[in-house]
Amino acid sequence: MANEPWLDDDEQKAWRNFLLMRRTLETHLTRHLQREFGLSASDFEILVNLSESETGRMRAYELGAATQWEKSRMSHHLTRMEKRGLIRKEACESRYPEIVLTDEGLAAIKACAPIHAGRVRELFVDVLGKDRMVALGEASAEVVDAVEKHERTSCSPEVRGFC
Amino acid sequence: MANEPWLDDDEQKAWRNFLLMRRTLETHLTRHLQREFGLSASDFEILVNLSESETGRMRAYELGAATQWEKSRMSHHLTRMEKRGLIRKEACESRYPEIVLTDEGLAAIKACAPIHAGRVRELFVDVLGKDRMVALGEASAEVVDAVEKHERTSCSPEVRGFC
DNA sequence: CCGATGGGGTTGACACATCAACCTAACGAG
DNA sequence: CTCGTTAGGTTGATGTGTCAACCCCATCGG
Repeated sequence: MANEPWLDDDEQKAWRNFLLMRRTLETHLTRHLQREFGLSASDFEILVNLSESETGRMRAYELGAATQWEKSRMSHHLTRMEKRGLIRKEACESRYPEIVLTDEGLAAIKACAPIHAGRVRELFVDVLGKDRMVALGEASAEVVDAVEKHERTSCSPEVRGFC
Repeated sequence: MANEPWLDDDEQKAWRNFLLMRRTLETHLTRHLQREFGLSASDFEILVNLSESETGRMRAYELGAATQWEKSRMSHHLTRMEKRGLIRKEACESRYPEIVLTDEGLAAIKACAPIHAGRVRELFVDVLGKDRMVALGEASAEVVDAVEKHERTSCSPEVRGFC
């Protein structure tokens, strides 16, 4: 019906393969995480960040910086995770609560992380091989830079309505 | 706290760059689509598929095959899109309704697709350059194959509970 | 001292995705 | 014919993400 070639054939093909790949891969990984360990991808991301910190405790905004989530998403998700016993919000001297990893949360991440990492190695690292993997990492960084530059220039301040 | 190196440094770096890239890129693209045209990424995907068909009408399961969505997601989303006038479900001789692109839906996709494609070109195609883009497309296909093979072997039939 | 500003965080409403359960018609084997 | 099975589709409950509005306190210019 709409027969304009919005991208040319090579571009189409690469772009759509990329989209399909990331969806296939992420669907696969998160489904396993969910079924085997009852953790969503979001849960996993928070637990990874907390478990990699020295003390297992971080402020919400640190987690926000690490994950790039919006603060409201963070707030919602942390309250859900607290309800499930994976983390705890703990008051401390500085006005804002600290997010601390509970024993249960630590056990969960320790149980699932090696298995998850194994899948990433099998389906991503090993399939690409070292060279292509490194190249993809660098290319990814360039794309991120381009997006960030584009965001700063084309829609710098408060853009509402359209850009 | 948890100090096992689940992936080695190079692997970590490449994998996390990749995750960051795909999130940054997709967040950027979908946010613009939403703000400028009131379309979600899901809306866009359906509209693209319909508009690329000869007649602008497809069965739900064809859309499912094209998008890889679960059927319930498809059903929910199509009813929402119908409510907004982007598509219409039309009874036909074969037991199942056809999904048809409305004039409004066609206008929406024609308006936003070139702009969206321009952003993809600017932030993905041009940043990578032809060679790396083609290579990424091929690598993506390999990853998809690996995941599909893995799905067939390691959790073949109806796997519930765990795998 | 006061009011404006801004950062960190919460909340509510809504859009969306996923899962399980269900409905219906078309089969295919007995 | 009939009874299971399967494919296409719908539904409802629940978990999740996003937006806009708000709260609180710290800070800073006047």
